Amino acid sequence: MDKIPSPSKKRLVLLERLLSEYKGNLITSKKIEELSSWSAAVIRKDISLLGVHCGASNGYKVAELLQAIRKSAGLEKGKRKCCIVGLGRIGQSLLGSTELDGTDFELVAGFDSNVNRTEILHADFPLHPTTLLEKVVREEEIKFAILTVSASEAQQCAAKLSDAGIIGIVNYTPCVLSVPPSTAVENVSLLTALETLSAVSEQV
Amino acid sequence: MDKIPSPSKKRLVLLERLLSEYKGNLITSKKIEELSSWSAAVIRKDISLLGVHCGASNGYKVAELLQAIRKSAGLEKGKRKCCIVGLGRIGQSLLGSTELDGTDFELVAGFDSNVNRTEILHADFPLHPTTLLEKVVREEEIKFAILTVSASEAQQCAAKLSDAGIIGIVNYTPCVLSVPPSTAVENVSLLTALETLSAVSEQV
DNA sequence: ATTTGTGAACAGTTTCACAGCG
DNA sequence: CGCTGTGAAACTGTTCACAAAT
Repeated sequence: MDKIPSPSKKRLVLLERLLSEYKGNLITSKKIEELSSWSAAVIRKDISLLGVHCGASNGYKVAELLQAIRKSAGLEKGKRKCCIVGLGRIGQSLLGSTELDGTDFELVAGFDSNVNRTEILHADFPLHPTTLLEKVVREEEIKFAILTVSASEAQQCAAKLSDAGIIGIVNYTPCVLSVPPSTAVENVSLLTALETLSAVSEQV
Repeated sequence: MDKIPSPSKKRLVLLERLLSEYKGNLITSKKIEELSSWSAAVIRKDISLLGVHCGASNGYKVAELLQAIRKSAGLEKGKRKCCIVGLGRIGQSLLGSTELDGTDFELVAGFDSNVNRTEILHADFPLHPTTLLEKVVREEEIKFAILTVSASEAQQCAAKLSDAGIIGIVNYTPCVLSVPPSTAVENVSLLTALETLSAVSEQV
């Protein structure tokens, strides 16, 4: 609960997803091993770090385990506000996405430096010119940003976002972002992902 | 070159991107620290693992460094074939994407279990029903897959892909995939990314 | 003088092995 | 008796500090 290592946190978040789709009241670490690519040992250790004791000789109680992970991951604190920065091809496709429906994350604003776009496009939340980014993020206390601008604007936007109090950036650009430690970045660009796969699977 | 730890490999791949946009013949580890979020020490260590000596008292020779990383990451081995599995909203948006233009990755096939889609949609490469997945992947020796199917099909497709010889999956679904160690997975789903950010930035 | 390159110390993670519990 | 839960061991990765290089 207090000081869980970051690799464990990441796995626990994925475990939450896995469990939320699992049909059954009980699950063993062995069964989780089968459904994921983690070892039973790592799973037991991760769960033990939560500090709850929801396991027994027949496995973990799924409901209690889910509850514990959600609490530890800071889900369950109500909706978490997100914004989209950059309304090009990828950004537009996210405007209409239902991927966050029913989750703890909520899109509350979109930004683009091209005022045409912010005026023409429509979404369930307001679209602003990028000049208002810092103001809106601060006022609305938005904590997460989805960065879908062009490579040339990426670093500059990332800096603005950190300054405005954003704690997490989902980076759809293939750029390496330089941000202070108070801001976390997840790189999800297709090209970055493919290159990473290529590098780690090189069996030289 | 031989046995580079995987975190170093991932950073080197990102460094390659950073350097390829850098204007200048020389760059110091201090400068890279500024442009990224890594320490100068970690950067020097990563580079030293490449086994080349392209640095001097005034910094690294950018061109030589780029060359060395590309070689080590297995880029430079000619085009790497990729396929898209799932032609729903995300898959379709990738069909028209220019993100891989000019890179070492090349889309050579698309798959969907809905034959309507494979017939109606158009791309610069052939679209097949998912029943042909294993056959086409094997024959064309496709090594990377972009998984954009629905959550309910994800695990089943991932298993087929591993069987067919795929070594890397870019996973756009929020599912945890169970694959053998011969297949690497990069999770790039928006929801997974946001949950990960939420978990790691919890300052409990 | 400044920066690389690197062994060695340190820190963080994973694995192991088994005591304890239902 | 099988499975969790967990210290301790083994391993992996990062930081440090300084010798070598130009």
